[in-house]
Amino acid sequence: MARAATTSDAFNAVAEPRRREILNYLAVAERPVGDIVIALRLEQPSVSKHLRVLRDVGLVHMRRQGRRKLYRTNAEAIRPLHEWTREFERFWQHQLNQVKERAEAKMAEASLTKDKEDS
Amino acid sequence: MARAATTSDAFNAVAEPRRREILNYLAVAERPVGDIVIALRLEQPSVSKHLRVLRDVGLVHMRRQGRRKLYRTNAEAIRPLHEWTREFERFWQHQLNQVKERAEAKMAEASLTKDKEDS
DNA sequence: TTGACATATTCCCATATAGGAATATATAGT
DNA sequence: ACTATATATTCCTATATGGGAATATGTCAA
Repeated sequence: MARAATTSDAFNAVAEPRRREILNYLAVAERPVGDIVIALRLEQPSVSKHLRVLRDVGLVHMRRQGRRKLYRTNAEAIRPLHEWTREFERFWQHQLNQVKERAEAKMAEASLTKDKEDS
Repeated sequence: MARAATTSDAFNAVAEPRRREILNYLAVAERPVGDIVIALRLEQPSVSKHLRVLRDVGLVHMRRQGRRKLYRTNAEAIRPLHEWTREFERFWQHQLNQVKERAEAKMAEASLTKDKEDS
């Protein structure tokens, strides 16, 4: 089996750095494709293809305006990723505490050693 | 160009559902490979290969214990994903407010219409 | 209709899988 | 040394890219 399609879910879709840039750019306001091309310095077909992937997983919405198409990020679709990563928050806080405690223990030990030397 | 390697960064590594399951499993406590095989019902070579990817991007740590290898999730490496998704939090809250406001406006309108009908 | 503009799709290719099967490596115990 | 256990790697294959170039589609304007 090959790797899952980029359109299989949001996790696969955002694995591509350019798509993350596009999502960042389109989060603030809706923009036509041409603006993305200019702002991110990508080829137009490349942008269209990335937008297609993002649309397929619901990460962006689109509406027509004359001959342009206005895209915007659908932040709601990023929420599942946020929730999944959030599960690990308490663990990295715990890890940081351990690092801190080990550092403090080391300081205390060094201090004791120094006291011995001094005496 | 093909898709970026799964080992290129954490985003690509966690795009694979099985690897996310492994990270969830190894977040609580360190475990030998065999435990993962049993708990997640995967083939042993498959688990080893996924662990290799996760190690390459620093998402798991490993230490030897006799003939076993104990793996654990390095939550700290998931933090960048959390931070990136967090950027969108205010947007989806904003979107939810808009949905709510539209719903409320509709309710108010329906109420007015009903008043007209009643009169 | 014709032309210009905006966006999407198709074709081609090099690359990277993920899974299955088989095999290799490493370590403990006798 | 030999065996059993635990884990990693290699080989194979079908599949899915992402970029570039060329082309197609859709829409406005005169």
